[in-house]
Amino acid sequence: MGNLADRIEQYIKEAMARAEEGYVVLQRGILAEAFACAPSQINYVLDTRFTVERGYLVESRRGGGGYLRIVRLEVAADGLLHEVMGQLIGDSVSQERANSLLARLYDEEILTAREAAIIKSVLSREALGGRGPEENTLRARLMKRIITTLCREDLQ
Amino acid sequence: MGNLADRIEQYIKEAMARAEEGYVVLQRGILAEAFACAPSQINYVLDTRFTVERGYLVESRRGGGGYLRIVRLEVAADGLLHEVMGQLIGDSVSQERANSLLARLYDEEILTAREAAIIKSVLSREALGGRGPEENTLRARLMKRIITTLCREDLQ
DNA sequence: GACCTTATGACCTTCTCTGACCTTACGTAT
DNA sequence: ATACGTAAGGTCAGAGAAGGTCATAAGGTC
Repeated sequence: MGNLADRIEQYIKEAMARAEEGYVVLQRGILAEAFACAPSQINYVLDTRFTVERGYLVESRRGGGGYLRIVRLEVAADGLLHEVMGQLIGDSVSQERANSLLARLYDEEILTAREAAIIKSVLSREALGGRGPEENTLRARLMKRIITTLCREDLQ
Repeated sequence: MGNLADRIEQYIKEAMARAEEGYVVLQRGILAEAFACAPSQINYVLDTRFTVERGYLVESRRGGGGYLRIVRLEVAADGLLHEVMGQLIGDSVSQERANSLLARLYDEEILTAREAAIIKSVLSREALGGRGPEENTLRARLMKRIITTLCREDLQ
């Protein structure tokens, strides 16, 4: 956690946690100045950490009075877990994408740390690997089945 | 035992012993510099001494702020886990066999109902199926990884 | 000498960070 | 209205900072 991107991510997440409404509004220039970095570094953090897979939406406006608005997408609240995840997973999913999705489910407390670790281990490249493009297809299939299982009435 | 690999191994194990959480975080470059050796020598040590068979798991990240994280597995975790692991040595496990192993783990309260359900869903024929004999091999591989994950000390 | 373990260096992949340049929005003077 | 200046944010290529891999050399052991 020594690097800049991680610290900026941390900062935004803390602001997010304090926010009442499920979103925060920031200014890129100000943030960049606070962390003494190039403004584009903020974009880098947003692009890599606050993605849709991880459960965030970023809106922005340029010009005078411009801003960044980072919105938290909660899938737990409304019972859309199955639909939303199904969409995000699709027919093929890379290990990186899968990990982002898992991180989100853990953040939203849909998964425990142990559950997330178990799932991560079976969806890893080493576990599924060897079959080239088929690997991503298999991963998607497995992940969808897991989500379906999580939605089962008797496990809530 | 005066050789480099042994000394590096020793050093990491000492750091490990001091660690509270069951893992240590190191940087390959720094370690290599400390021992005045090629960075790849660190990989050699990790590959030969900190393997799963010897009770360790290694995770890493590249790029700026990269690191190595060495996680200790609970060696004496549970007799049952070892027994189950032993049953998997065969390299091939049928769905029925997997289910009965899972049932035992659940009965012994090593797995929660949710965890068991998740695992069962990914090890099912429908999830893995289509590849005939390969299916049982893949199932065994996945299951070994799951058991290993359950032994992670940082998840206890 | 045959064989296994250890060690290195060249080359690769991934992740981070910056700077130059681009686009959009607003305000104000004409 | 139009034009222009200023104040944002956006994009992208490229440098830099890690760790990974693999062939091969060097050392030990029998």
